[in-house]
Amino acid sequence: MKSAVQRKSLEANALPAPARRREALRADEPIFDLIELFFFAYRDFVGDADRMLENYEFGRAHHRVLHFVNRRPGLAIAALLDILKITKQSLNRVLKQLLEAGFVEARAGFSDRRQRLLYTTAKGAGLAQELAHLQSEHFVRVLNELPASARGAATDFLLAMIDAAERERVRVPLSRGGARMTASKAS
Amino acid sequence: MKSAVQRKSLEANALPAPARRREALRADEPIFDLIELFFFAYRDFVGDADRMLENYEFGRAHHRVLHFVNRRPGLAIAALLDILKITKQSLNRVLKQLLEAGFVEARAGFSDRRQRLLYTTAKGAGLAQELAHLQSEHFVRVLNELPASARGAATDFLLAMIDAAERERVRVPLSRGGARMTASKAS
DNA sequence: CTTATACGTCAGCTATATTGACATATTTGT
DNA sequence: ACAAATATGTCAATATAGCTGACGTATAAG
Repeated sequence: MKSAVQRKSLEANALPAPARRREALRADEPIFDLIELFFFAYRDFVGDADRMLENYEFGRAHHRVLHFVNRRPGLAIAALLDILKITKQSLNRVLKQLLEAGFVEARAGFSDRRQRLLYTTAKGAGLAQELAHLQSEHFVRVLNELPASARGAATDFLLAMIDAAERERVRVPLSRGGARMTASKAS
Repeated sequence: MKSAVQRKSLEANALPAPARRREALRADEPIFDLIELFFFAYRDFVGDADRMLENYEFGRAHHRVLHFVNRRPGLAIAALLDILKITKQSLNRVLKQLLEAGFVEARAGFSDRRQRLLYTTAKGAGLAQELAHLQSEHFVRVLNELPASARGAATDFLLAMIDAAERERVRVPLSRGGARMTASKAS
């Protein structure tokens, strides 16, 4: 079924191995397959969550906020803006809704009380978890139909696709990450 | 650098090989790394083109239309809608602008004159090419910092991420695909 | 000759983002 | 103590990209 397409790509890949040193790839001819696959893959990937979010009257923007707040408890507004790369006015609309609906809560920073550190509530964490689970299932389905090396390869590929300057920030400040955000400016 | 993330994923992946039959991966714990990497990677990938499009006063929507029309000369409206998964009203706004600005042109179908078959003009093809080249350079940069197998792996991964029902359609009707209506000129 | 199809268009609505200006609380530097 | 910088909130206007619904027109097909 899908093997046709897959086979094609695999063949294309199996080019004269030695010819590929460091000048392996030139951009003389556009890499249309990857361009289009990336578009379709992303669209279908976010589609899953989009459909679930409709039940809560939330959109993709809410999802992103909820996700990152959940992953980085104690995240400050400025840090969130920096991750999302949107303006505070844009953020405020969706954040306000999440706060009012009780999915996220804000506490004043301890060392700097101007800050509003964000945390998911139990309810918010639940939804974030549901969404992450849904998207994880998508990945699991995908990875299970690919060789075992696929996960590492996908991780490496996606990481390399991220602007070099951003890759640092991507490495999630797990657990107590956000709290020390106070010093974010300092570093 | 990236090894932290990478190592983690590779280890997780290196589970008792035999245990990975069909139950290889469970979704008990969300695959946060891939979820976030995919988000950031897509954002940075489309960012390149977005910046170039500003010079033409076009947005991402114009890009998509231009791209697919360029790739599938002779594409009919209905087929384009099916690819983009938007409504005709949404399409019409951007398509009209592309037509008026002379980047795309429409000719009546020969066998069915109700259809408007879309083609890029020389100007449109030029811009499409520029954009594709820009995005290809992104991929080339990425693939050149990864092992040779990365391209095949990325292709397979992205293809698998696409909804199964869609994968067929994705296999680009290259060259004479839907456009073998080359006769369009003739008749 | 009626119905179905391919497409265009008007009108109004929503979600997500933008810029610019201004307000308020708090921290910091002198 | 005070001025300036900072973190955040908010009001207003605007743009883009999508949506639904309703209706019109040309062409194809039964």
